[in-house]
Amino acid sequence: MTQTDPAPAAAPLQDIGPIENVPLRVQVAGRLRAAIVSGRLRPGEPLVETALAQQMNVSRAPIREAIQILENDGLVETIAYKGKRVKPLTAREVEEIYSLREAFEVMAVRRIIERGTSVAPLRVHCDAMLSAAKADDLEALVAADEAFHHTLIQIADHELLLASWKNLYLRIHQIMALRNRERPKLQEVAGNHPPIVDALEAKDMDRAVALISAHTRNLNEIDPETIATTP
Amino acid sequence: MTQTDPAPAAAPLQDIGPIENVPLRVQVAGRLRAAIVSGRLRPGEPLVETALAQQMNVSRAPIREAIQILENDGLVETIAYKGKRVKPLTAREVEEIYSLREAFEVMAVRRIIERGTSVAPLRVHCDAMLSAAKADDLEALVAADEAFHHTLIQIADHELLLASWKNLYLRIHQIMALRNRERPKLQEVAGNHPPIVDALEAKDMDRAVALISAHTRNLNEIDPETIATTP
DNA sequence: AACTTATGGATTGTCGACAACATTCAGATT
DNA sequence: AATCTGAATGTTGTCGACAATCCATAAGTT
Repeated sequence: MTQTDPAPAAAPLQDIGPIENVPLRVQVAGRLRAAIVSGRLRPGEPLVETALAQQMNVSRAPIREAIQILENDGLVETIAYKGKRVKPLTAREVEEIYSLREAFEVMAVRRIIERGTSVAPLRVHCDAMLSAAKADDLEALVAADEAFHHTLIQIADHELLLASWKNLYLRIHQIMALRNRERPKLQEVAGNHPPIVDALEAKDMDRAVALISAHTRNLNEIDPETIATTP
Repeated sequence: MTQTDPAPAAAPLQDIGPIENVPLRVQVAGRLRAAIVSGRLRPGEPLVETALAQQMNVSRAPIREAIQILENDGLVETIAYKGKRVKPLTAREVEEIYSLREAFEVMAVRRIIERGTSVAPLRVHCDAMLSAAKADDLEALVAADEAFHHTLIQIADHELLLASWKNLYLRIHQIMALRNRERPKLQEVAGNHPPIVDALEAKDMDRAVALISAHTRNLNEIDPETIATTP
């Protein structure tokens, strides 16, 4: 037990934090989840346990458990003795996902106003979106947009709501990655958000709810038709 | 394809239905879930895989997968290398569960009115509740109440909402089983529901939303303090 | 030719055993 | 007496192998 082995991570000596022992199933689930929500694993694609086990050089057990995690995320479905596959996305499902998201964000808005929560954290992301729009940086805008909505849910101070929203947003990620989108008008998207914060600050419940509803509903309208699957 | 005149659906031999091959994990999960939501397995109670495997005479694999299912239901939590246990219920969590349920039911009400869905199925359960109240049958009243709300979500025609509501209602079952409730006034509980149906039929959005909110909120108020856990 | 019956391949379902890890408690050392 | 060291225990994590099931294809029979 000598300490002489060369540092495998990178650190010379400082920042010696706790080494994390992440179970394989979590690593596997993370990789698969990333592949699915990024669209690299398309809906309908079969997930074969043995093949994945060989590919990742682990046994089938962690793969099975990882797939089960994704199943609970709603990203994968199992057909007994047939196989598991990335859950196909129907137009109806997309609509349901966005409409539930709308309900979540409305609920957050109501709580924020009712409880008098400070909305200062939202301003930061508004600014980030505006400058991203100015720089014509779509990626940065999308990131700031997600951060905005994530923060909105967070300051509503409702853990269950936050967990549900995060889970739902996984599939929204997937949908966004799969749809062949026309590049949106960045200025417009960015400009949508400050009025929401204004209404929140003014504690104008009706206006805030109307704005957030319209905003999330807009997103869905861009995206009418079914997303292609590979069965 | 002309032979075999009699419809195979209307089988002459009754009782001979498809034999279902339910995976062990599902059976195990069902049993454990029933034990948890009925309060027989109290919050904080550890779930040891090997012990359960012996008790149910199966190997650890299905037990593991079953517990993972319950984890996704939000009924069980894992502490790494320590064990898994029935998730303790805090007062905050109870409140969050009921408030999310309120949001779900409000969303259902909105959809039902917006889409002009027939609310006739709800009347049946209203009647069942009223007669259960007359007969002073608490159990029947609770069952009819759940059927009412279940139907409310169902006719909203939103599969994702229905699935989320069902999942949430599991924990509501657990909460109801655990709290030492004073026997509610049956007549009052039963009487709360017909006005909701009336408002739905009249397409009076504000009244319907107000009534369903008040109703679900009432339930939570009965139940203020933390539920005892067994750590 | 049409229909029924084997057979093979692929995939998930289940099992028992071993390894890794953290906690606890006994024992030795200062 | 207090503190560190080390083994013992209990739990989850991981593995490889076998069984059960379904599907498609081919063979055999009428």
